[in-house]
Amino acid sequence: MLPDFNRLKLFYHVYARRSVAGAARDLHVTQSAVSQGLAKLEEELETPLFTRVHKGIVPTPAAESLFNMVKPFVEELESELRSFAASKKQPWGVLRVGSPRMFGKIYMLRVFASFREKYPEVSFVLELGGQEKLLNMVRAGDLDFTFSDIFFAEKADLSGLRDFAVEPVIEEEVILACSTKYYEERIRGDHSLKHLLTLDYLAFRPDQLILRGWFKHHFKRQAPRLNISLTVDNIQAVIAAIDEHMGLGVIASHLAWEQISRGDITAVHTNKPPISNTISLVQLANKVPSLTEKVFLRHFHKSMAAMEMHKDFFKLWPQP
DNA sequence: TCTGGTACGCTCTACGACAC
DNA sequence: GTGTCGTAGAGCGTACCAGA
Repeated sequence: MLPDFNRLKLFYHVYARRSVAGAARDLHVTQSAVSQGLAKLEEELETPLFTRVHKGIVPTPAAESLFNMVKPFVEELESELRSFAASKKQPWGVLRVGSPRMFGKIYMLRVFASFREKYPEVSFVLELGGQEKLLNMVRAGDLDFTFSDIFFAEKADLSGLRDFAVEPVIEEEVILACSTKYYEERIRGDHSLKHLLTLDYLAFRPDQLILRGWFKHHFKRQAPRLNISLTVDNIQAVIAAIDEHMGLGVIASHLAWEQISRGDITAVHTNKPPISNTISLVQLANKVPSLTEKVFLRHFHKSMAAMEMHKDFFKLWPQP
């Protein structure tokens, strides 16, 4: 069985100081307490650790062996505990963050990089994935928080969000878009439902939830069967397929801001305002955020606000 | 929840050994 | 003789646990 840790700590100081009295001073206890504790450790280990000589103690080979075992552990523990104290004064440690794939690739890496320029003691673990996976990881304590794309939230089962504090961060504009070439050849300004239903579509996932949501929002009705030219499982592939003139896809406009700005991609508008989608910060409801988390989230808001080229494509929620 | 027994760790004190 | 270092034992406070 493992000896009492307090006695191992006591032994560590006695060995390091080669003195019972010295260890007692280090540990702020009486010399007698150290002497007795040492004797009990020797009794537990059934091995003498020191030879008592006049005005001192001499470690036995067993003591040297034990010290070599205990030393790295004690020193690492002391170092980690000092880091705990330091983390209360400035950001430090590993921050584990979840994010939707595209959002993470485009924005989070930039935010991480600029944060590390200011706080090199902080490193990151970035988990990219879908809402359900990321929320489960937050719930299990595997992520400190996640950014969650609660797309068409009214369709999703939100009962699982009870355990979380959800704070809107970004409002993004969701558009139906195609390449300008496809638009000029196939659409030519005819945005009627009848005409749109004759075109080719790029589905994000087989359930076509986002595409159907777009039709429901703009035409107040479910779209009948769409002509799906491609089904993929990520928005990046939808944008790539748009670039290849394969048809129309529903995307967040800021994710294709370069192509839209250059005129390579064109949005299909109706007389209804565009759909807006909220990306939220999600963390456990009762969690007390660390200093590192607080400073990072302030930095995140500042960094996002500073991304000038994206400002026409999403709205940043005010920081609470 | 309260109470009493037990174990443990601590301080206090006494004491031995020995160098200066 | 004094100071320093160590051990031993008594007594006290506290934590823990079982039982009422």
